Amino acid sequence: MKASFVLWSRGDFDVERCPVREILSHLGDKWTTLIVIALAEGPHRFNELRRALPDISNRMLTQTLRDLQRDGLLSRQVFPTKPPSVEYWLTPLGRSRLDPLAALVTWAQNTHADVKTARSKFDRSGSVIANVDS
Amino acid sequence: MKASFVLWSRGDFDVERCPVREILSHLGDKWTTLIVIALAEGPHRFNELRRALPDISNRMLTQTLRDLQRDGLLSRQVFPTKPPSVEYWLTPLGRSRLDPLAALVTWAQNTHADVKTARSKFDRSGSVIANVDS
DNA sequence: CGGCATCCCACTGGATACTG
DNA sequence: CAGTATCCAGTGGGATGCCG
Repeated sequence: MKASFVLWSRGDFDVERCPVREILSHLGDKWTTLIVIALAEGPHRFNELRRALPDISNRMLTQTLRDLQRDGLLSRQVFPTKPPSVEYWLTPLGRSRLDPLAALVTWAQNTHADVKTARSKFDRSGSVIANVDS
Repeated sequence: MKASFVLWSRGDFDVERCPVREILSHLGDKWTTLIVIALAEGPHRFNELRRALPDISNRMLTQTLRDLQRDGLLSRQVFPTKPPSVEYWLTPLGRSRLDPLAALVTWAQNTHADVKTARSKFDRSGSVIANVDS
């Protein structure tokens, strides 16, 4: 199968408003995707997410959640209990991102071994750049 | 359909050697994915790629290409002509990444409008943070 | 508990100039 | 043509502390 990509380099192209770059920059956000996946199983509260992502900072969790909400991928609801609690969950739009994401994750897991092999082979053969004593 | 993700937060987990984070960090590389897509149609030479990606810097193209080669996603061959020419093309492994990628790109294009709508709605309603004069 | 504000450092990656 | 080397700015994002 040959997936045809009509992106840039196909005549008309504006670097800025390119949906593909848009999405790629978000995927590269380091946290965006992980949060979406974390919410795949169901709604979660702020601190639940924080525990799910052991090494995320407070700042980044807040910010990424707001960005995702802004893009309509997740919803947020505040329960005025004491102390207050807030729930986040994926919207239909957000859930629709799970499938392509799952494909990618699956690919990553399937090919992980191959990549590791290729990598060590590459390192052993060519680049003897390291190990130069001073 | 419920794509089950067994990633972190599932008992055993080492933040570092997590294949998913691996791949995500590469996707976020800003150039990696674009280069892979650019090579989808077939082999390309260094400067051809540079023209295909209008705003990539010399440095980044070189570096990203080497990383991709290192991971076994693409091959490189030098033709000792004068002046020399070098060709890059996807390996089977590299081509195998195209399918999940295509799914994601398709998703991005399909939902782009929705996201834009959600975004402007979000901006209009809540955050009246801007427009504060001094 | 669920944030927001501030500070600050590390790294990403762009520009430029030089080589085989 | 196909890179490499160096320099440097911008910013992503961590740590910390405060507030409703």
